[in-house]
Amino acid sequence: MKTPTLPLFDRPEGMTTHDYAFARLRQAIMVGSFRPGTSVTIRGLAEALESSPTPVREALRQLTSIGALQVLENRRIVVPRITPARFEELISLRIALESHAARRAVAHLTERQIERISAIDDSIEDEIRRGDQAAALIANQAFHRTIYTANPDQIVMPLIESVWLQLGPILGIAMEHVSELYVVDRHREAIEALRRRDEDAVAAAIAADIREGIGGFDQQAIARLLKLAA
Amino acid sequence: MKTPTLPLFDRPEGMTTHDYAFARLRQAIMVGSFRPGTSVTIRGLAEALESSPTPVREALRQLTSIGALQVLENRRIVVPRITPARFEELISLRIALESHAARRAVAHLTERQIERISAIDDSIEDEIRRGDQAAALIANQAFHRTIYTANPDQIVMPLIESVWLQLGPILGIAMEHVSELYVVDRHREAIEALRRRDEDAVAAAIAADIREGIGGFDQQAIARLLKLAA
DNA sequence: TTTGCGAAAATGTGATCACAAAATGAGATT
DNA sequence: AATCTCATTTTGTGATCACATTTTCGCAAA
Repeated sequence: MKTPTLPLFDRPEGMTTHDYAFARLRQAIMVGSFRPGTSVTIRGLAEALESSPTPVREALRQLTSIGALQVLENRRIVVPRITPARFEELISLRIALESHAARRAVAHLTERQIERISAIDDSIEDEIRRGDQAAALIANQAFHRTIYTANPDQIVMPLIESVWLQLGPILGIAMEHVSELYVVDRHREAIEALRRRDEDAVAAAIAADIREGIGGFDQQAIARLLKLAA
Repeated sequence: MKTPTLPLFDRPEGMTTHDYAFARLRQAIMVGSFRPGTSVTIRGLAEALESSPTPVREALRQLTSIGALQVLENRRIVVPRITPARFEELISLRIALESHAARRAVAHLTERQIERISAIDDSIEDEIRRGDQAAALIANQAFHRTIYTANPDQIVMPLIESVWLQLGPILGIAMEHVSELYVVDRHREAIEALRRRDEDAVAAAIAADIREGIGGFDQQAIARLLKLAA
């Protein structure tokens, strides 16, 4: 199993080699470019990124500590495999974390910010209509992130992104086998609830959005997808 | 500000230098050995750990990616400072995460495991009587961890420990200025609820335990502690 | 005493190398 | 054809070094 190709990623000036490697790998995993079970090697990535083992190893270490990658007993590094039980854990954890994050953001959101969130939701539907699943996925993440980060003291976002990263690989598989992945109806519901400053309704809409989106796959569907990926 | 001394830590045979550095630093931060604002240097720690910069830098990178340390603009690495608002975020996040983790563990706990948890609770009170705050803290963490990890598919524990790590530094300050830190009454309540397999009661007991324990400090108390630490 | 300046020291970064362990693959044996 | 053996290659690990930047500190000027 060889090192997969990495999506393009502009390197901002002044960014360290390590940060660049980390950001690029993270992005690749987040959008499902890596399949579960794929093994990544330090030298392989160093070559792909035109750098040396040192910064790449640091990036891999960071990715493993946030659950995006997994170190085997052999010390080899692989993209974690997902079981139906693990998938269910990830979905329920997403709901717990994001309901909480949404609640604690409600009070901080300005009308202006809510408008921006509504615009992001429109762009999601645009991307879906255009058939660009990856772009729709990125926009969907932006929708959620923009809500949660409205809380200036928020510290939950890194944890949420950790869960997103762990869902990335199966998301990539799903994108290959399912034509429509998102049900965005709940987004408008969430936006309306934000306007009303109704914490309970916001949390409920977010939970439903997750449950009916990627979380909507039942155990059998997941098992089928996982079999396809094997 | 110089590198603080590290608590003792046995190095298991076969453990890599990097893992050792990571484990030791993590433990130190978790039990509050480092004060907020303390800066740590790669070479300083490499010397303290009798190794070289490479594995230490990797350990520091990992610790920053789980929120235990913070990289400044200067690229210097420091123990994050805590504000009252951030403290409140951490406590409410602990409650959200641990209530969720406890709920999802209830169905998996055997009578035998519940007995072991009860024994851990006894040991907490022993350590408190003995006046060993650090040992009581470790035992308290073991109490919580043992419950949550009863769920074999659980993936929430790393996130919970991330929050514990972020609370570590203020915990160290609190231990210096407060004689009694824990109210363990809620532990027995949680154990009883576990025996009854009552998810709601377990979650409520855990939430109350956190709220009345370290979470019991109100904003003014925290502000006072932070002033003392400055 | 305070402020400004410049040399020295400290620090983060990343490439390279040597070493040990693991994986791979070719050829011989059953 | 399947399995075992051993040499080769690949891989992770960690120490070291050079470079650029930042910080520190002593000393002179205001």
